[in-house]
Amino acid sequence: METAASRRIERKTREERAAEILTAARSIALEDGLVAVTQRAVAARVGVAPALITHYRSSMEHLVADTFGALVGAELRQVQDATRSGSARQRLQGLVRAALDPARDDVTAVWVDAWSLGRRNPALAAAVREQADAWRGHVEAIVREGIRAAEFADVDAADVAWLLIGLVDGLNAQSVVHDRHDPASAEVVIAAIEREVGLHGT
Amino acid sequence: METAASRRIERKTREERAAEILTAARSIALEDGLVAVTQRAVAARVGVAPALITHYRSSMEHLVADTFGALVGAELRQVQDATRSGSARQRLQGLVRAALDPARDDVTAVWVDAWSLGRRNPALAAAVREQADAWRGHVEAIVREGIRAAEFADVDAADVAWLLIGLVDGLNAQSVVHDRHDPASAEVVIAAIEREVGLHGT
DNA sequence: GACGCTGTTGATCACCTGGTCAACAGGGAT
DNA sequence: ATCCCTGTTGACCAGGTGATCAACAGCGTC
Repeated sequence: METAASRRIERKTREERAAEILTAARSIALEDGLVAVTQRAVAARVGVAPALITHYRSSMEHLVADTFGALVGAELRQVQDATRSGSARQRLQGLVRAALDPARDDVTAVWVDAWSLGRRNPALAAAVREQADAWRGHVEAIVREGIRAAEFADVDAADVAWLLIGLVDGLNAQSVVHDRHDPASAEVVIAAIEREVGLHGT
Repeated sequence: METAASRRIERKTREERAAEILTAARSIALEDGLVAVTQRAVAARVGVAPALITHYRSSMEHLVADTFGALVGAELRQVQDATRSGSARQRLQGLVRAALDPARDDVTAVWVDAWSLGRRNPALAAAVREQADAWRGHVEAIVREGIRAAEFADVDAADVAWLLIGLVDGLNAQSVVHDRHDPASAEVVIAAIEREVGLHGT
């Protein structure tokens, strides 16, 4: 007696459900921030009882951390793909423009929430460290290549990467609350970084 | 029949209590972040019934915003005092060192929480904008003076200020979770900013 | 010394959070 | 067709959040 309206309980494999939960958590995080990734919110989006979420991930702390890692990891891979070709200078420019793109606001909000929540969620803090390092490593690799190709001056790649990441994070953080989104801002950052790697002699 | 142990209710003037509440809120924010500034937490620290907090500020949203404003405003004034004398270059150096000082971690945590909470608390968001602008204005004034005194090159003071604030905020945010606190980091930032204002050829 | 203004309280509400656990039920294996 | 493994549920719990309101009680005023 299964009418179309009757709620049929779909029973899925462990892997399917786990993936479904993570996907729901990700979209919630993008829409309302990492703070909104709550047991009940995720359950509601999946269309499932709240208890099931706990059953799969045992701890919300970890689900939040996993959500952050998946989200930011995917973002980094995407930026890496977009800045794969061209000179080191071009790749750096592309990276800065992508990182400061207002379209990325949702991910920025996730970062900001992660910094805040990370102080009370060790698993999340670890994920933040991991992703920050990955980003920094990517920038550092580009700078290093620019130096190797004699495109940049012989600067400290680690320092430049660290400056660039700090700059992008700081400016994005401001934009969450402030929205100063004029497109010129990316160019100002690019000019500063290029000065940093020895392009534009003063 | 008032023994020393009996809890005598101290009745204070409206101004006294208001100040007391704000002070308690500030110290809680410094210790456990802006997220911990809760009706009950503040009431407990003041030694008063939770309802009294609401009675004074009507809305927690505003108390949190006021706490942020008071805290960060005081910090700025303190930094302003510390960087009042000397050449523009020296003042900029002092500002960066003060801003990146690990001893300031507690205030950094407050900033990070404010960015996160600000998305759901309009009053706080306004306070964040206000304080960010004040900081930026201070840096801009120093840069402008350096330009006027022909100490710096004729750069765009607003752009430099914006870069510096972004840099400091971003690096501090990282440090909340990451703690990369090596003292050399401030020097790297200083070098970059000095390059930005036309000191250090190349 | 009694009065009354106003600072203060306790009880209570509605709502949210994460987590636990016995019991239910889909659907593949037999 | 039946069994039973296991995904799934509902009913809870303890704890936290902001907010409201009638009632209480200092303490200055008269």
